[in-house]
Amino acid sequence: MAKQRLPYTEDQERLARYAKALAHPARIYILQFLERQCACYVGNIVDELPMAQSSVSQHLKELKEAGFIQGAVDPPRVKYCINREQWLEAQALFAAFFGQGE
Amino acid sequence: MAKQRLPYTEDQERLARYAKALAHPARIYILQFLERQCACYVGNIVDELPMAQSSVSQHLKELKEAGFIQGAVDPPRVKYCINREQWLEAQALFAAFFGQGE
DNA sequence: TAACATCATCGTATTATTGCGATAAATTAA
DNA sequence: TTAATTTATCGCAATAATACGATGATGTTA
Repeated sequence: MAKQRLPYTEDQERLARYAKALAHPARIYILQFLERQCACYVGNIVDELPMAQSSVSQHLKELKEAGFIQGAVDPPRVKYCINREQWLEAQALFAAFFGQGE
Repeated sequence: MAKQRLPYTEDQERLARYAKALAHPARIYILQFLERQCACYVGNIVDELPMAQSSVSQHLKELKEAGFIQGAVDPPRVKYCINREQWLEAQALFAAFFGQGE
């Protein structure tokens, strides 16, 4: 039996990680917003979402840790934008995943 | 301010829902396995994964509830396969999402 | 300096996820 | 009928996710 196999492949782990970052509509919204705006401040995002500033900050942190976005301090504000390199990697992983069947 | 806006669009909700179903490497594995095998029994999947039968059953339940797979009783076993229609919908949602930037 | 603006982090509460063993349900085989 | 096989569900424990208000950190403006 294969029970003592190494758990999962690197790609499976990474895909699951990206998927988890996308597993909340607020984070989907933020990423789509950043796609349109190219870059924007935290306050702009807070104004758009139906939740507290601290909650938005938490979602931004998760997107950053997943690699989807990156922040740059622009005192007294923080400007966020898509991390294009990681975005493309995620895109490729999802495309490969969904491309298997067809 | 836009704080009293309807939370999220239908597509954002659905994409987040699909993403959540993909947010665990075991579920990625199961879907890829089903893609290769076309259809198989629960026991075949249990043999492949490093977790208890009850845990695998739980993951199958989540994939089924998300719409990715469907089961058919074939006594005394249950045969699972990809739900092609929903798979294609998820594929389209992810493609549209990642296609926005490029 | 003092007040303000912006954002991150802390502490907390609630709920969801993950995994397990045990058990139930359903069917088949002896 | 009894035993065996297969899968789902239950109950539990541990951990993670979600959201909030309060506070902290940092830099700006008055």
